[in-house]
Amino acid sequence: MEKLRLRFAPSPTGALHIGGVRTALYNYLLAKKHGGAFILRIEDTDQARFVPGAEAYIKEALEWFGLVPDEGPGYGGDHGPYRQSERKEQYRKYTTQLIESGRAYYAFDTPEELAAQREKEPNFKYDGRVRMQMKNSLTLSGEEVERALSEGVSYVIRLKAPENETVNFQDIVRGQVAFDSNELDDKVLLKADGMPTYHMANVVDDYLMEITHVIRGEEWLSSTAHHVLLYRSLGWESQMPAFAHLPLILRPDGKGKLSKRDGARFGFPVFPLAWKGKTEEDSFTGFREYGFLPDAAINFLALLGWNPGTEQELFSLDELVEAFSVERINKSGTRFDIDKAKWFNQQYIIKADAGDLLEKVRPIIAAHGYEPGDDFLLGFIGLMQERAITLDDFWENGYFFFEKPREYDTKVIQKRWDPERKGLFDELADQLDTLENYTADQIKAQTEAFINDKGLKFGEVLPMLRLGAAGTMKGPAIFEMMELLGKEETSRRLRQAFAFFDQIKLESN
RNA sequence: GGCCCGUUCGUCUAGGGGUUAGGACGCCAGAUUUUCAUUCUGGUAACACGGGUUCGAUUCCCGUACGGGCUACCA
Repeated sequence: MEKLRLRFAPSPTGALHIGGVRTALYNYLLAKKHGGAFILRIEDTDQARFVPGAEAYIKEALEWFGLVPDEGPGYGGDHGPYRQSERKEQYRKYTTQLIESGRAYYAFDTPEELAAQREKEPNFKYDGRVRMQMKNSLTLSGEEVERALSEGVSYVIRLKAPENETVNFQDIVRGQVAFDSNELDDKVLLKADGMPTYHMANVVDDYLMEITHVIRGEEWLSSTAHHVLLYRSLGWESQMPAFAHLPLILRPDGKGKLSKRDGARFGFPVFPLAWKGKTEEDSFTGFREYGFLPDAAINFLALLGWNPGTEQELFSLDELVEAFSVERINKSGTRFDIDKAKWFNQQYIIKADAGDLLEKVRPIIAAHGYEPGDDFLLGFIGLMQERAITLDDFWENGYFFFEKPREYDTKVIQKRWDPERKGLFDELADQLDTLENYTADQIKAQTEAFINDKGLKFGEVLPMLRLGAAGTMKGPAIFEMMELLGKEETSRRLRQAFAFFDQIKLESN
């Protein structure tokens, strides 16, 4: 089998949507599974929608996920250039070829005229039924066409869709798909500004770049018939790539495909990284900023529309490469389930080595003004990683490791604090202060001895220590927590807390 | 409207002419942890509908319904 070549071909019109990431992922997986090439191609043929910075964003996002292209702008490769805006001569060359072979024609209808036409006739389609009523090189005399061209009259080049043919192709995901060529419109191939449309550019580039498989979203299924026609008309049918159209990622409520606005609407990210647009409306947070690990996000995305046929759920990128097969991609649309994504992230945080999490957690803590040493941070991560779903949870659920509790769970105080026993608790604090080695084991032994000595119960003492040190009943093992906090800090917190508990209790009486 | 695609628990899905229709997330309950989380155990819950074909259809075929996509000089 010849070497596989797959491309991910986003348009630099803004942040890369999460559905695009999944498309990139599947392309990457199939390429890597067979030792092929994963190519990034920038489809910047729409000058009006071009957004500076979008290409850089796309690359950064792919790299964050570990989906590094083998070829592409800035990545090298001998099939470049990889930006369509830099390949204009190629498209012109082949559209001219199509004109010469009678498969395409010049059209001089202005956008205004077409808009007016659609106004009159909402279902207007520029196709075989109407093309002879329009202003184009099929209806104008050769002389008129020549003159228009030489005078610089604005024109587009359109594909001349054939009559009474069935255009069918094999889709790896959907099997055979067929279209009646009479239903196909005369798509614009080359725009008035000299840029190709997606249809033309994608076919020419896939051919020239020797792409073997096109994996893209289902929104392209309908226009694939045009692409097949183009391959045929250009004489490239034997080199036509295999197609696989992916099911769309749908909104959580199932109403339509997931769009960029849905992130704000449903309260979760739909982009890999944060994007700063021109307006607040056009700015978004990303999976990274939301506290997701890239491997977890990839794992989640991989299973959105594909499954390995086994019951394995957790896959590293390498394992995905190994297990992937296009044949097991699903047909039906898939809703975006943030709860499942969070579960994956939690699993990845739990199974990570504390050391691997160090550099991911450090900036989150630093953002709140704390710069603990590695030992402390490592200890903290070890204690908290089973209690974090996102990276942000390390701070949200464990801030009290860095500063004293901001508040105390007063319900628990009301229920369990007995002012009569304040002296006892102070005495325990005194005893703990005498410990030489302030380790979890020692603290525990000392506390147990104290409890036995005073005839108390664990349930009467431990919750108060926890509350005093952390302010909340939620958290890691109390003695380990105290060890990490250290003798001095713990002691200070406990004494202040016990006094405060008394105060709360008194005020309420 | 037209064309194309789809439809198994709430969600992601496995399966496939004869199964107690399996797993995962979520949810609920219990165990463990004198907290929380983790972990473990159990529970809840599905083949859109109508016709065929067949001894037998959730599975195959045809309709219908519903959902989605496309229908630009956007990708």
